[in-house]
Amino acid sequence: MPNFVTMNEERYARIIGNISRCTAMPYEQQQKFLAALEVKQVPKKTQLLRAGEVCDFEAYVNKGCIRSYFLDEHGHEVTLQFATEDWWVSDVVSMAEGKPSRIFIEALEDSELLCIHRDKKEDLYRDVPGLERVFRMMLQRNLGALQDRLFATMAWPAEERYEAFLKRFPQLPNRVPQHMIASYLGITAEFLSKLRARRVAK
Amino acid sequence: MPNFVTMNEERYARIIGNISRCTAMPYEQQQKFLAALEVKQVPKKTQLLRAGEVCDFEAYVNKGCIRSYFLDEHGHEVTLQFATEDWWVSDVVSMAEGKPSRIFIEALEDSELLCIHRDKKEDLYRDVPGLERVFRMMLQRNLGALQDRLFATMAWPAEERYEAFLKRFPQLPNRVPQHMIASYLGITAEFLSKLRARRVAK
DNA sequence: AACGTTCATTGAACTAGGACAAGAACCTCA
DNA sequence: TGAGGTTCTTGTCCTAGTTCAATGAACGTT
Repeated sequence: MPNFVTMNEERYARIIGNISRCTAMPYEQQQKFLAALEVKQVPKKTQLLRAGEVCDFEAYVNKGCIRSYFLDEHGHEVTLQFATEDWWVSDVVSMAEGKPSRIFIEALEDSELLCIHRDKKEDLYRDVPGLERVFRMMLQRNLGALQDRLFATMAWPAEERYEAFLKRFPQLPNRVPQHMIASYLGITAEFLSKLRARRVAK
Repeated sequence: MPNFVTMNEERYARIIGNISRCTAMPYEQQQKFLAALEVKQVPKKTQLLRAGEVCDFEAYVNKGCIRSYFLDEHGHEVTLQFATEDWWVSDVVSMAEGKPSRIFIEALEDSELLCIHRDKKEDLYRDVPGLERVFRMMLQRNLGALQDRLFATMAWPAEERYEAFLKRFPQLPNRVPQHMIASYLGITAEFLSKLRARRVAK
């Protein structure tokens, strides 16, 4: 399978690898795709999206760590996703349908993103026919992961969810604060702390 | 927008309406799509998919009611979806990647389904270019709904989840047993019964 | 060096929801 | 008609996880 990259090799190598797993793409289509991306350097704590706004981007994380989360009526955070290198982050529904989003997206570290903007997305689908398939497959994987998570949330006790989280994302606890992991697991920061104490005791 | 249907009008009218919301489709493509569908009549209690099997269909519900669910380690059911008229049901990940499924799919009523089979799906994507878009949009909506549900499950108490369920699917309680609704809400059948008693008291 | 801020831990009191058991009200099918 | 499976309810006891403090550690910032 051919895998040409130009336009600053090291910056685009990762994302080309990422989309090539879905479909082979001729050179000039690849270039059109890369040309549509905006490289964005964002410092830690940047808010990329706030609830109520329409999401106007899909961002591929080249470097750094991004988090998306909801806010419940008591102001408590529910973390939806941690996106590190090679992940995509966005509110796809808001982006696709132009509806106001319910989620927040923020940088947990200084990050480098490759962004597709809302107003270029339809043109891209037209000019790069393979892209429709790429995004369909991304959505499929996403859906599967979310289904597994819903199932775990409903059927497993907190401790097993935490074990599974550590196994699947062993490096994340070094990069993100613990109370955010708690909010990803659907428990309070205090209770996660107690869980951990119990684990060490055993 | 043209909206031609042949091949037995009343049977295919609904599904054409369903996919036409995503993309306009020339007549001969529409016919290719309809020709690929298998009409399937299934009696109540038919198991369409069991965990461990690879899902080989995507089914559009023309009439009836289908349920998909997981089984946890204690043998308790967790309902993922109720699909009534005009909904799609499948395990898209298993279907797309050929992996064994973790979900069960069964008919709750005598139902009429329009099925796309796994071995015809790739051909369809090639012969009916608009279809990639249709399924991408279906996945998007699906993902949005699942996100909302995960959020509700994590952030709302059972009673509010039940209220929201009744508001969104007012007709379902007449069609499906209550303990399945409980397993959709992530609570026990007993507790749902107590919730209802409490509601009536007020 | 000193400051506010964010983070993690621990404990005590509390509650939403589960497990179990028993009975009542049903369908359904012979 | 009756028998046996579902389905729904109600009560009692129990536990996983929350809430609300209070305390310290770690950190950025000036």
